[in-house]
Amino acid sequence: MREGLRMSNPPERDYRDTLNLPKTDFPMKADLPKREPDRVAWWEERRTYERRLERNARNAPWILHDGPPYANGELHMGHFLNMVLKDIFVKIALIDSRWAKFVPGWDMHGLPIELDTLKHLKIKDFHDVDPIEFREKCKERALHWLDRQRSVRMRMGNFGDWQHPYRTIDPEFEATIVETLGALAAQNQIYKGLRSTLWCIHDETALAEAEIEYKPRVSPSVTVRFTANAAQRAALLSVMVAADGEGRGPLSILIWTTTPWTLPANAAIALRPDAEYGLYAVGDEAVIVADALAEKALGERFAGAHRIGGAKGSALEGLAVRHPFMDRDSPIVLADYVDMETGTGAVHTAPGHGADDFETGVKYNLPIVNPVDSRGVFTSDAGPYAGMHIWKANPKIVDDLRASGALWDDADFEHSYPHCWRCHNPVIFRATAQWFIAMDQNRLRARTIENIRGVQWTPAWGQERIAQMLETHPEWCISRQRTWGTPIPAVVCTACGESILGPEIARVTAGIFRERGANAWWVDPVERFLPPDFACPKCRGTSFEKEKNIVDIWFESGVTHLAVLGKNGLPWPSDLVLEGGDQYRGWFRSSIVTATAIKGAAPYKHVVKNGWVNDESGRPMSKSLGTGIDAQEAMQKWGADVLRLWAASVEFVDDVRFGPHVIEQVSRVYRNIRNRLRFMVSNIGDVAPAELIARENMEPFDALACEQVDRWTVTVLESLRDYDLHGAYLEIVRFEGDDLSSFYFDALKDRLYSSAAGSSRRRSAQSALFYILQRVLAVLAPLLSFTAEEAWQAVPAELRDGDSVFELSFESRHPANERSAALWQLLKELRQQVAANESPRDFETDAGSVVVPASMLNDVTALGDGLREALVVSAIERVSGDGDERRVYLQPAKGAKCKRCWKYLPLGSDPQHPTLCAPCATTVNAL
RNA sequence: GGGCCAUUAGCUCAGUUGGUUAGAGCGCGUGCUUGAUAAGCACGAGGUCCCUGGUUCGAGACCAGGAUGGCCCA
Repeated sequence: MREGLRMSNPPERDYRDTLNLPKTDFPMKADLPKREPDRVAWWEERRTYERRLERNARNAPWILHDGPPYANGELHMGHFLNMVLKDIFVKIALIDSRWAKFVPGWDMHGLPIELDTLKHLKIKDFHDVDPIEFREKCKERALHWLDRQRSVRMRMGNFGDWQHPYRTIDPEFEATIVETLGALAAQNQIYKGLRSTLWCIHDETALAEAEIEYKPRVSPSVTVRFTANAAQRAALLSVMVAADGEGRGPLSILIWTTTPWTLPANAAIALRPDAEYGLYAVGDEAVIVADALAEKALGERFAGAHRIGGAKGSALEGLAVRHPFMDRDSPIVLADYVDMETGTGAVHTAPGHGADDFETGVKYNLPIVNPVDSRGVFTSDAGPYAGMHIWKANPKIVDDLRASGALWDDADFEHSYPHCWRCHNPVIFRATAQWFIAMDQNRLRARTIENIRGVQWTPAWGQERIAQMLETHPEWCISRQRTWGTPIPAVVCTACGESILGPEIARVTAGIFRERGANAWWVDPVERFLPPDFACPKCRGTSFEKEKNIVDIWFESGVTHLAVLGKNGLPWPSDLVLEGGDQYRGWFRSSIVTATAIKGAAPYKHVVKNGWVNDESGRPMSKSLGTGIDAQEAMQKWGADVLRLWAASVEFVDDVRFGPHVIEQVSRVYRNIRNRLRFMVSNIGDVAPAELIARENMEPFDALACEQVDRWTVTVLESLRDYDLHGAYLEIVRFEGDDLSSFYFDALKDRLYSSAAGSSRRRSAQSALFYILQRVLAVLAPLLSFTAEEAWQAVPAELRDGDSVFELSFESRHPANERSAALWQLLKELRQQVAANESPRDFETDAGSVVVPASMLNDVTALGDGLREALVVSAIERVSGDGDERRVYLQPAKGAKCKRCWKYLPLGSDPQHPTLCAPCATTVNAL
């Protein structure tokens, strides 16, 4: 039957091959992990970045100064986010025609690399290695990680001077460090002093606060009697009890500590001046504790206790009790930091073993007892415990206290305790001689805070945050007792023992380092580092020894702005720095302190902080939990561009989440963007440059679309220049979806496909598409660098102005006008009304009407056929109406569907093509 | 324990100075298209705006307290 039917009605001609359907090599499937590495090489070969820099060289520089990542270990997603954001902002400036030279850098010295190297070499103790040999090994190790990280950073698609990064181990850099120390010394800004410092007894070095991590630890918690002798007892009673308290047995102050090993160093008991202390009779003894804590501190025995007297802490100042096992008194002192939350309200004070304690010790002129050596072993100052390791002494001390009757109570106590960030062992406070930056000398702290006010901070609260850091933090300890670093060029007078760190020695040393690197400090005799005729300023001695301290790596990274900026065309200060929030206490701080001291100004104009990368449930990513993801791994799996889009899809200033589900979502957005690029590219493949139509000669609808892109570019650029990447992302997704894909592109298909290939109507559409493509690619290139370049390369070479997408610029030679925006908006609304009609198929709309405000009627009329196109209908019957509204009546779908263009029109005007409308017949006949 | 930050739809996020029925993209559902086709278009269903109080004619927004999570510090 069907066969017979077909015989009698010959098959209708299929006109598909007479249409101009999209054509391109730009694949729908991205295959990013496979394709991207080739593109990295392609950019390198063509020197794409360098060439654009050269082109921009006449314009003002815009410099993002790289905070150096640490050359140790693989880069994780936190690094990825930070580094890609940097790259995006550099590229925005680049396409904005600024001289945006990016010099990447690495932090190469420091304890973590030492430890990694020791592990690598299977060496237990760094004392066993020759320093020069060891330093060579550390250098190899650091360079290994630098190479590795550099290749990953390049794989991200990041632009920069990868062949000439700055490195803190470069002789020039080491010289800068030493020169800076000299300059600070010249200002009297550095001193050597005894300080209670965080000390790692495993690594045998002082640690910066930034090198500490807090972890839970179980410590012995003891409450100890410090008992008064007869005279002391009488004095205490006279203050605390109105009536005579004779005959009531021994009287003690109870102190509480979680570090029994610091008891040999006890020098005082601190009370809070404004707190009320009670004298409690318990059995046949009396004890003093803060009233607020009495119940907690006395425990079970509180029930049977009677309060027989009391006094404010301030009233007890200057009185004393006996140390429980050392042969000395422990005087009562006052301190505001004594809290009423834990313990007894009477704080065991050991100035050699705590920062607060140290301050109190200085204030009351207490002996700074430090009976612990660098390895954590008690010295002879520790009385009965000399020679014991502190952790072993802990239980012994508790046992002894129990035996002597001084122990009131003991228990295990879990608390958060500082640990060394690298070896993960618990650290201690230990008073040692260290070099410090004097924060209050020359008003350095105050001037730094003033400079902070002049910097722009994103988010804004960052300013308060860093100011707080500076206000509340103690002096900056810059010396470390390790090997892998830049030496502090200090010498010790062998005659009088004076430590000397002067500008002259620093100058000589810097000269030597600049030529031969810092190894010279270990190789050369001390005389080489001294200026001629140098004598000890204190005793005029002429014999010296080199000190063995190296400088804190936070100091090294704190002078990157001096080592890198202000030379090679790079201005000082930088326009932008961008790091994670941990750098408020790290690099943001160290940089502005050195800059204030040396230059008197902030080293950056704008500081942007990026958030932490957590996993999909909002928990920190952790290698040990298996939730940590390497940047390299992620790029192999999803491709750099999808991850770059992720960076824009989240609010990077806040903490962000990362994981497979989040990426799956971003991938879909990526595919949308990619397909829209593909649509444009695939429809302009047959245009010759001479056929491009200028804006003023375009179809009005096309010109109108171009104007929207111009306006959109301005909006997006505002966001981008504000570093509001996420805002730009939203704007990109919205515009591409709302204005381009579902409206303009959809409306344009009829003209692109069915009008004659070389007709001016079609060339107009193509010219608009090409213009839009360039504008969109200019905005996308910083973000989706790989995809933007790929799309640009799929455009016929004759059309392209430059070789690379990075030769495009943000243009604004067509200023936007609001009237055009209103017209565009109206068209979109009308289109929506049509699409919402009962018969939603393209061109098929039944008789109906849409409403045009009278005020817009002229604009709409001026569009000519553009109105019909925008509504995607077959024809528009007439325009009429009155008052404020005019109705545009749509053609009833009474014609037949043209076999070629699908519009509903009268068919068969050309007998040769009975199934075609008149325009299509003409077009086909002309082929 | 202290300081700071975050909390709006399943997910990622918008929500100007307090002002109608709280929005978008992705996902989901339904339909269309099969000439952007491992695409495109239309429509739709999803919300105790973390909780509790308070200020106000009116609170997602402002204030206080709390919860959860994060960063930094002790």
